[in-house]
Amino acid sequence: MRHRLKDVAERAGVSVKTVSNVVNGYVHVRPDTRARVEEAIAELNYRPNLSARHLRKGRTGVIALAVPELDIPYFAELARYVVTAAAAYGWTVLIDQTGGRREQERVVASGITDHLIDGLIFSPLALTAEDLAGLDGTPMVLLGERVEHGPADRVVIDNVTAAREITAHLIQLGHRRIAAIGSQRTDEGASARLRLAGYTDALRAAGLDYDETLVAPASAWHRADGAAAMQGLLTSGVRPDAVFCFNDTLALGALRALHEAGLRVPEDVAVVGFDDIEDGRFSIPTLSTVAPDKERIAQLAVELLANRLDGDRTAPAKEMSAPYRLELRESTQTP
Amino acid sequence: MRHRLKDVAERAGVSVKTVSNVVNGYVHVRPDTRARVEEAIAELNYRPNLSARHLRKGRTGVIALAVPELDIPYFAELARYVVTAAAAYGWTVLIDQTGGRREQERVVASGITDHLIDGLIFSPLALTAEDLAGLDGTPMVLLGERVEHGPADRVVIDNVTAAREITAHLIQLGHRRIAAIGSQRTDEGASARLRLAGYTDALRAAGLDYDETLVAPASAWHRADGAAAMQGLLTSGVRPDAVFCFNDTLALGALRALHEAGLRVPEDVAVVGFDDIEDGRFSIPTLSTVAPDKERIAQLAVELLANRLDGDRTAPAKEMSAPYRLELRESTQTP
DNA sequence: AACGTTGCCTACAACGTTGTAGAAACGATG
DNA sequence: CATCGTTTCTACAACGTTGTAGGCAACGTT
Repeated sequence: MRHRLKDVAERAGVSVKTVSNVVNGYVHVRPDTRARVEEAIAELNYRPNLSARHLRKGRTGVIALAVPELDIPYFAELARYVVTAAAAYGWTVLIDQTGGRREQERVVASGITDHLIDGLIFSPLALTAEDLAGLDGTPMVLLGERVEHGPADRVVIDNVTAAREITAHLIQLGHRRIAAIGSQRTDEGASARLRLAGYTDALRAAGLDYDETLVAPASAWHRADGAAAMQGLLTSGVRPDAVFCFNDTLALGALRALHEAGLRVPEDVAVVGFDDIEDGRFSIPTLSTVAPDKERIAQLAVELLANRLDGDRTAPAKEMSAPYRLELRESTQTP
Repeated sequence: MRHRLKDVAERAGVSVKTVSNVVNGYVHVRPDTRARVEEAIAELNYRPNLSARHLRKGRTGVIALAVPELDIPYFAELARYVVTAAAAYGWTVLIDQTGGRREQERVVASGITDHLIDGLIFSPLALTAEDLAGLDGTPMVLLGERVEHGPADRVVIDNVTAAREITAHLIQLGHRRIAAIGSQRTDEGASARLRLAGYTDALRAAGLDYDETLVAPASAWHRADGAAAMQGLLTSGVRPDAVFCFNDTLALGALRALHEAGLRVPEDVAVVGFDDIEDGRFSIPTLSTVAPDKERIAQLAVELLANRLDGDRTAPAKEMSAPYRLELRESTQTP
């Protein structure tokens, strides 16, 4: 039922290689020969066998995207843009979930890597630079700040500045007791560390004291963690007049907890998040947030990978920065 | 840098095939030979070339999941479960976005299919049974009701009954003017048609009139469409006391529109959705909804695919039904 | 007329793997 | 000791593709 070059060749009365040449757009084929071959291809509904092609050429046309979890809206939205950007290069995207677990991330970084894909776009949570050292060959682009000091190309946004700006926005609105939700002690919290740094920068610049009781940790950054952290802050008696959540799902959880506590947003407590996920544009109230340009992040990642594939694989790692902007919505409005 | 069976064989002093036998767990290999080979494999950090293996065996160990959009929470959550379920079979999942466009869906159904993947789990929006007829070979499992009359295995939930039950819940709470958001005229709206049927069933069973002005169409089922449809209902002067949205994102948009119109949920208008996405568990108010068992759907789909791969490919198409339950939350509570 | 150039095409080998067939070594059996 | 079956291993071919080398016309140039 499935046909090979050989079948097409026999039907068109040419050699196998000539059919291959037609399929690959090689120039020196007489128009009538080309037409005959194309006709045979159409009649047999021939499709190249990608595995065989890859075996021969050393390229699969498939890249992988590895993210912690697909049902975290930020990663889902990012995945969408990566798939779209990759399509422009004729690539298919294979998506892997690591669960943010180091073991699984190592498997992805080394295992999947082999022979099945041309390159990897990787958003690690737990991986260390050592895990990546000594990986043989497959080009990789890292997303985010987890792994530093360039074992591979990387796309980042300026987390510190972005966090400082959104905190400064709260200060400028007159808030003075600004809580932060999402801090992490472990090494894994690279984004948390940078966003916390931006937060303290902004406080310092405004002459406000850093109050440790206002900073709530959150091991994961899901809605439930945000709700729990907010409840914790409220019951512990510290009374913030604003909250900077280190991502949007935390913020949506915090909104929920504030609602349950009978506090109004933004009148009693202002809330900001980070990531600009779709939910935050329709939540009640809508959520002010830092909006990284996810489409650009995806484009840059795919571009870096393309350059690495076609160009010098031993060139020093490049780091590209994607833009962001502040999206100010109801959760920080003073009505 | 990258090694082949041949390299391992030379190092271990055996034939290539013996190494292959060790790698594949063939029984008749002397323990000391096996040990020598395994040592060589470890030393060289050998990994099989999957393309070559596939070329030889006709299997890739990769299945594809094709969904309309990844950043629709329902599909993202589903994708997560599919990836997990597939991992249990040792499969990697390649994810494709079709955008719900028929042309792209046809490409996925016929093109991707060829040689790169062993099977396909497909959630089509626009595809017709004719598009699928005459596809050569690659086993496929369809999700949802879009394509009927079995050209392929299928996993569904009982949309009509589920819709009837959630509507009956609204009626039982005392609501009488129940709107529906998400109807679709085009052929593409198979789910819409079935959910609408459940809705009218429930009305009829309760002796309520079907009022066409209470049924709002929505071409796509995003938050923005739900908000627009709700606004449309409100400004057109029909005053529903409850709304059944055909999915959760529509419902979240409707919640937002009701909020902007100054109406309280559930006091003034009760709202229910369909899908049980994570957002609805933290929205304000939390959303009552039909919760399909997504994990089970994913498992059934992967299982059907596995059976099809190992078993009779010409056996008649099977249809499996996944369970669901009603999740009753704040948006329908009478406080 | 001899020669090089170009256009078009073919034959062959190779990519790395595994199935098949069968050889060699070994122990058990008559 | 001859025979047989089992275990262990090897040589070879094949999966479908493309790169390389080369052949044969047709053409223009010396």
